[in-house]
Amino acid sequence: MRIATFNINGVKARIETVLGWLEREAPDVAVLQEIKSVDEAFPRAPFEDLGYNLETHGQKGFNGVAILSKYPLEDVARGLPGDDGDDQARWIEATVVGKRALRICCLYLPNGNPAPGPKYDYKLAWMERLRLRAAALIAEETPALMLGDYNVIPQAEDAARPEAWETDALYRPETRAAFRRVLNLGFTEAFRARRQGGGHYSFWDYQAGAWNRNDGIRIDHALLTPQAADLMTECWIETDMRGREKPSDHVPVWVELDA
DNA sequence: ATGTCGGCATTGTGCCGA
Repeated sequence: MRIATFNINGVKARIETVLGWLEREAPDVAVLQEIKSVDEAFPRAPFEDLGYNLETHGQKGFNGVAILSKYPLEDVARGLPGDDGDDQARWIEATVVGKRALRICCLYLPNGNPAPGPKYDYKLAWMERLRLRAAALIAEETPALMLGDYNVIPQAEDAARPEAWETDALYRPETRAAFRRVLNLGFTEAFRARRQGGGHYSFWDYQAGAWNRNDGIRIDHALLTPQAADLMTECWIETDMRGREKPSDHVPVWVELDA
């Protein structure tokens, strides 16, 4: 089972890029962020024509998440629990039933800039709600994965120029501590379980020639419960997607499981 | 180097979010 997370930066703007990627790479499961579409306007047909079941949780203009799966999707839940007043579409989860059942959570964690300020407060509050949902997943003692755009640079080695991010909401000490509080519940950060050291990025800004200068950051992550980590055989970043035609500013991150 | 995009409100372009 190969699962990919990909912040596509708009399904309407990226439709050909994403469909070409799905056709070429054929992930069993793909979780998408920033679909920037309401559910009724999501172009379902071309995805279904490629053999994908599809569950979306969108809103107008911004945010929005989706799960695509070649296997049936069961017990779909939309929205991160813990704040009934939060109407931002940043969380969807479902069970994928292949050789065995996997709980798949797709998340688009708030950016939080400028920090400090109300947007940063929202980010930290969202991360505390994430911790509570994550603790419940750990308690279930079953294979579960939380994949997505975390908008968190975990360590200095995850940025080409860490000094440039020191006051940014993606790298502030409080952000990294909140990310560690989730990890420390017992999750495996899939990429770091397979690869050490710097120079591995998942996002390059459209501005200032960031891609050409390899001025990237690693902010798209997959966190696995112990039972999911037991099944993991590989994790990698599909870097070359950033150099293709009409790229997103993010690239896919892949997890392979013996499941 | 505040250097790029996508989407919205809106019909030409400025604003927001990233």
